[in-house]
Amino acid sequence: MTRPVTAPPLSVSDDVIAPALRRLSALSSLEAADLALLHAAMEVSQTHPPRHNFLTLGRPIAAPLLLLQGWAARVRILPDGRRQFMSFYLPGDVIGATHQAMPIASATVIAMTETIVCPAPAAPAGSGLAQAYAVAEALDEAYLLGHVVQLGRLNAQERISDFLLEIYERLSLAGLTVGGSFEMPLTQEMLADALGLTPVHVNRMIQQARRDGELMWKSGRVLLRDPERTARTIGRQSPQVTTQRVGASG
Amino acid sequence: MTRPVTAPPLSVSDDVIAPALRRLSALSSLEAADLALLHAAMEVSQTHPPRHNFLTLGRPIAAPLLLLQGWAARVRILPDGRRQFMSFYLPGDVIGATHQAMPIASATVIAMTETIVCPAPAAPAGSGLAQAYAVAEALDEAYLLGHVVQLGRLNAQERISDFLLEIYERLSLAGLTVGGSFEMPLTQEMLADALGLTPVHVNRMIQQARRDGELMWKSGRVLLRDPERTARTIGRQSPQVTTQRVGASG
DNA sequence: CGTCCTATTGAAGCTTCTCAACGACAGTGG
DNA sequence: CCACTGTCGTTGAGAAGCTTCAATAGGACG
Repeated sequence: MTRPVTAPPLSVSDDVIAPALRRLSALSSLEAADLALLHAAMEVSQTHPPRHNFLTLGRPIAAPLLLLQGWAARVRILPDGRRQFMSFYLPGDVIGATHQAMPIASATVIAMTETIVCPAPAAPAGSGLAQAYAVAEALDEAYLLGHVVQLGRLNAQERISDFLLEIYERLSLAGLTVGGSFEMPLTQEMLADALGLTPVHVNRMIQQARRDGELMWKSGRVLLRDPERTARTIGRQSPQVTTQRVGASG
Repeated sequence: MTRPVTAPPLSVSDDVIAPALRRLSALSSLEAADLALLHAAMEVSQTHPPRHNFLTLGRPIAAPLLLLQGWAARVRILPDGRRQFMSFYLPGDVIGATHQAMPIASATVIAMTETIVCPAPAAPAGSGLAQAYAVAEALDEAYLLGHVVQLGRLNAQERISDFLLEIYERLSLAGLTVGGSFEMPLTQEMLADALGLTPVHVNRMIQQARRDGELMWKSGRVLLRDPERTARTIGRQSPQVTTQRVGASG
């Protein structure tokens, strides 16, 4: 899996940083200066184990982080132990975006897998990177709205399909899909806590989807047989990614 | 209800603008200049009937509006007619906040009641008003996260209590509660579409809450008997309003 | 007084949950 | 090398929560 690192010695290999770079580039065209900022930031990347807390509800917000590898999630635990994942961060996502107005975190952010993060470099006003951050933040909100609809008005089968389609769509932007398949590091229990279901019911619905020939799911890898047909069936509408430049650009 | 308007002739009465002013002041202390901006903006307020579309999913975002009176909501309609309200806007809330990065609306915003809105005046950087907007936007996200938890992990009874507590809390900031009671213009059907339930079940749960002495609800007005006890029972945690000034303030 | 919308109630059914048990698998220590 | 342990996926049976369909009642309005 490791490839000889060329040119300047990086603290992380090219393989690690590539997905995040692809993802950010997909949101807005990055300039040479942006790439330089990103490469510099990635020099000080850090690895965190699963369950590591990046942010804690009610605690001060740390500097924003750029997720390079692995998954993280916003989570809320109720006093009686019920758990709800509110959104997931995938490679290329920014954790703890610059909500300067709200100095305390509105949610706990936890690593779902082993993760590699680096500081999210401050973007010069009007730069492609600033635009990428802004679009990323807007997309974040759009997916959150989608999650509300999913929980409120989709049944178990539809929620699973919708979730997998969303992940597929987002991982595609980072180039992390291979022939329509992608890595799914979540256990069925985590999935249940994201979809507002029980692990048992998630399991049954997955198996039904398997029997229906809708998907394959084995050892942490998912293959959607016909994403477009599935999306049409459940009436899924993806957030529109807009790369149109707006505001005071250089 | 109408009181003689004093001093400069306004297009709306003081009664109309007071709640929004109270609400914004509660988020950040407004300066004289901010108040002048707001008063000027309110000169051109407009009244819209129920069902009026302020924003339409996928259409360009119009100038941000300040909601003075009435309720609005972000809504998504599925192809088969299922409907989900994702969040509500109450007096003092900003509709279509300045997501410059995403020039197209990520949701449709519709008037739930007759509403009065005015343009949201642009806030000078570092002003109290800018801070109020920013906090409002952060709160908006916090409530949205709360909605996800509500839909994912609360049962019908808890969802209704949680929803009413949230509305009570938010209306309090605008001074729109009287002795623990407040106006609830939503029909049970609308409530069902916000809580991911059917109108019939919402009705049953409300009546159970009535029998349990938890609330009174008659002719569009709700009285919560013991909000704090209810909040404790369902483990509700309110977003923290932070008025702490951050960033480049004048 | 008729119409429409909203609230209310009953009965039956379906989706999802709960409880419980078992199998597959990886890691660990003897 | 093999029990031991823990996690995760799988399955069954019964119960609970919520929905669906249908019908009635109450109010607002023309």
